[in-house]
Amino acid sequence: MSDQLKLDTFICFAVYTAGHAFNRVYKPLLDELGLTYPQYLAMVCLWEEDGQTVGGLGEKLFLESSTLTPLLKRLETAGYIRRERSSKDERVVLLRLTEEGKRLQERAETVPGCIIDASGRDTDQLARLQAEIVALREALNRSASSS
Amino acid sequence: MSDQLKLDTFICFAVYTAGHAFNRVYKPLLDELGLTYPQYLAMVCLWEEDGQTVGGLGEKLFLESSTLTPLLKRLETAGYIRRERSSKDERVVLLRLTEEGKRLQERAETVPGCIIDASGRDTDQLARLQAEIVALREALNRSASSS
DNA sequence: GTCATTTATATCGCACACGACTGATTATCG
DNA sequence: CGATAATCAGTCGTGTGCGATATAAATGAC
Repeated sequence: MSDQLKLDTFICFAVYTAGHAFNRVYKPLLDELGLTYPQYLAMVCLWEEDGQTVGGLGEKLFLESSTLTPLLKRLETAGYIRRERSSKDERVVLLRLTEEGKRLQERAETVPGCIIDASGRDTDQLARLQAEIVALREALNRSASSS
Repeated sequence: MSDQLKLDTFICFAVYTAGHAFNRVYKPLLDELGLTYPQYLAMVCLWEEDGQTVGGLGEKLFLESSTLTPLLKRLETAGYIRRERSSKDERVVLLRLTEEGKRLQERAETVPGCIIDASGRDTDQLARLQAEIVALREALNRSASSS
């Protein structure tokens, strides 16, 4: 072990701390919208497709219902979504944007640009790095599910 | 917006979900050691340098004392470390590995190899990707601290 | 059609993670 | 030297995250 700390060579640690760093950059931007970072991700997902189920959202965000249910209740309390049981299948809860939730999308439009600026990289570099990280994630998920 | 979900192009989301994926791979390995993933990172840091302060550890892990203090108390309860006030500066708490904590390092030696295997990448690829993610983290941290 | 199984969401307990604040100690400056 | 500021760890409140479990509804086997 040289003078370089071993921890600083762990890719998992780089990913872990980069996640925290993203959070710190997002925080002041999302505070304006009254959202936390995971809540923002859920809203982005619903802006893309309204009327999703809890399970469907969980698959896209890689989150369990035990994480999503309280988060979605907070979004409902905040007035951004409604949660209603499906009449076709009473087990299913459908997530619908309120008018206020839809309006929030416009206020959130400037956020991605701020993040790109903060990254200090151009969109090509980011897209390439993003693809590599996704590929790594997929490999890890395959490994975790097979063991 | 094409058929590709916008969320799936966010690099922050890739990092966020890759972090979760790492956690899932680590979980069964760390369960054997009686550690959580953040506890493991703290132990790695202490194996590299015994006798660090809470603040020093926090700088390396990018964590606040409000996160570390409860985590370190759990490591102390588990018998892996001792927490003792410095006699030179009574404000400071020094973290020292117990004999059991030192022995744990040997049992943890197989962990990094398992993670590399699960990533499906060779060490050169990982080192390159790791460096890119660290550079991104540094850019984000600079941006967050300047604003 | 009834019972067992599966599915979808929710609940609970535990462990992060951070911001705001507190208390104790040390450093600094007039 | 003494008031003030800075530093360090800890506490508290809020919000994730997950595993284990619960509950209700739908499905399947017979």
